[in-house]
Amino acid sequence: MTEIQRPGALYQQVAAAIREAILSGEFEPGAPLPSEAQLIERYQVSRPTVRNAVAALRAEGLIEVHHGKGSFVRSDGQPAVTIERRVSHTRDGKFVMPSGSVWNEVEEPTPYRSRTTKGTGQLLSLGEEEALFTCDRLLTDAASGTRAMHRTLIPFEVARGTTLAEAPNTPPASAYEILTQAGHKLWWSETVRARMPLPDERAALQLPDATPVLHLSRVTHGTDDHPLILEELRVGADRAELAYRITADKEPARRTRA
Amino acid sequence: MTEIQRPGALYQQVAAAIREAILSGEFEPGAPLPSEAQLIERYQVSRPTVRNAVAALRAEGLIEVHHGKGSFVRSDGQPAVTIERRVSHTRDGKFVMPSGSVWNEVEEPTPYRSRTTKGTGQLLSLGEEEALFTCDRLLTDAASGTRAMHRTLIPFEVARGTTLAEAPNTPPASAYEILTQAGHKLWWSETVRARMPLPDERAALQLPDATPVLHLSRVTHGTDDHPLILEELRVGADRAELAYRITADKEPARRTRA
DNA sequence: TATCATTTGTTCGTATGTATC
DNA sequence: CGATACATACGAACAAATGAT
Repeated sequence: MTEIQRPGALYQQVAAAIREAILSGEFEPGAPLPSEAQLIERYQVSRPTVRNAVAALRAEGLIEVHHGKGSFVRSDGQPAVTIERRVSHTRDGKFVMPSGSVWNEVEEPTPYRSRTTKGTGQLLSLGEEEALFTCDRLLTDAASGTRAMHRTLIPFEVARGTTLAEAPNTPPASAYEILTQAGHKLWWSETVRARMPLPDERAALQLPDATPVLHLSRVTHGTDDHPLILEELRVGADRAELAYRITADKEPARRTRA
Repeated sequence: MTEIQRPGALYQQVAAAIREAILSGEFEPGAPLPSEAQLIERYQVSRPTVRNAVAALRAEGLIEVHHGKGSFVRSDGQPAVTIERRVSHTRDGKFVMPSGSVWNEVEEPTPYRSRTTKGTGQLLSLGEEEALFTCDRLLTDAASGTRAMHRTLIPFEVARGTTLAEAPNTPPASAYEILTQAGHKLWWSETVRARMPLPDERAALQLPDATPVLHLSRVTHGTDDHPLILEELRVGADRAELAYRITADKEPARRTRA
């Protein structure tokens, strides 16, 4: 029996005690925690209090709970996949997506039509409700089983006159090629955000509790700096990390927007 | 009174109903939700069930709960600050951190000595328990109030023979300059991860519930591609996003590590 | 295959504490 | 100060998932 005599709510004291026990090594990563009944006995509190404490550690991402099995210390291991965010091209002008070969498409992508929202419209320098070719891909990394969702958004105006209008499910690297052959000199900007997943994202990406998603938005710009394509990538932050390579610019830095 | 007659746990049904009400616009961003007592009346369920439903929406990040006041719909607005991750330098060789002027140091940074861990050692190509100069900075964005934690880690070996050994609290841009004058041609690599904050991080960054943190690790490399400095930046993902600029490389892409 | 013990999930009830207005 | 609202805590019962018998 461990003594509980500290400030704060009782369940917080229990949570702190369990947290210390984990960090001190009493419960190693992957190992099961005592059952609720045992924690009740050990700390002499009621079941709701124990469950509250467990819920707190769960929201913290420190433990993982499985119905009918028990609670387990989550291993804080390195991410299984590092996603390099860069674009390369070979001498003959073909583009190569970084680590493209690692990802497999779970099912054949089905292109559809949609319209810009406030967020996507802003990134594409368009208003709301503008017509788009859209294509969703559910990707998996064969080695680690990591899942990711990829979406390609191409404005009608951009696709018009190219083969993109007939085949909106063209993979990004090929789309870059098509735009380059159309006379564009491409560059890309990417914004990274993290947030808690929506319920359907949690299901699709098979995410455990208390796992944020990394949300990338890549905008392909053409010669006149006009946005051409928007790609979105969503991946669970528990298995994946992003990597960027940076070199010094010649120009002075721009200001952050307020 | 709204009907609740769907599959799944009762509290999940209630959560789904509230979620729909929010997304349909019945409760606008910032507006208060009905009180627990009202939700009990509205959905004809017990208090634990309502609290369970509210807890689910909270973990989802959809609502915000204030003790004694009520629950409020969280606004899914754009992040207050966009942090540009690039390095620029002027003609005279001085480095400029992007959006560096926006951040203010809350208190004077106090450098101290520490040692590499498994994670930091790997990024610096060092073993564990190697000696480091360390400097923590708590930053705030004056316009939005956003907070961030910045840490600079410099191996003893790198600092030796430079002014960095005497002044380990040298800001990064100046450190780059010092290393450049020491003959290094610098480039940087950056990895981005997201996770739930530790309890002390939540307090320091003043984060609301269900808010992940973006965790950046920037490694400064010298001429021989050897790691020189490791910087870590932690910022709440509710207020901040990261921005990168990408141009096509000439070389083929490297493989993702398994 | 079927049954059972164990463990977590869900739901009710009730009482009291504490922050806000 | 009182009224309202959320937070904490206890007790009890049954449901559902899991793994072993």
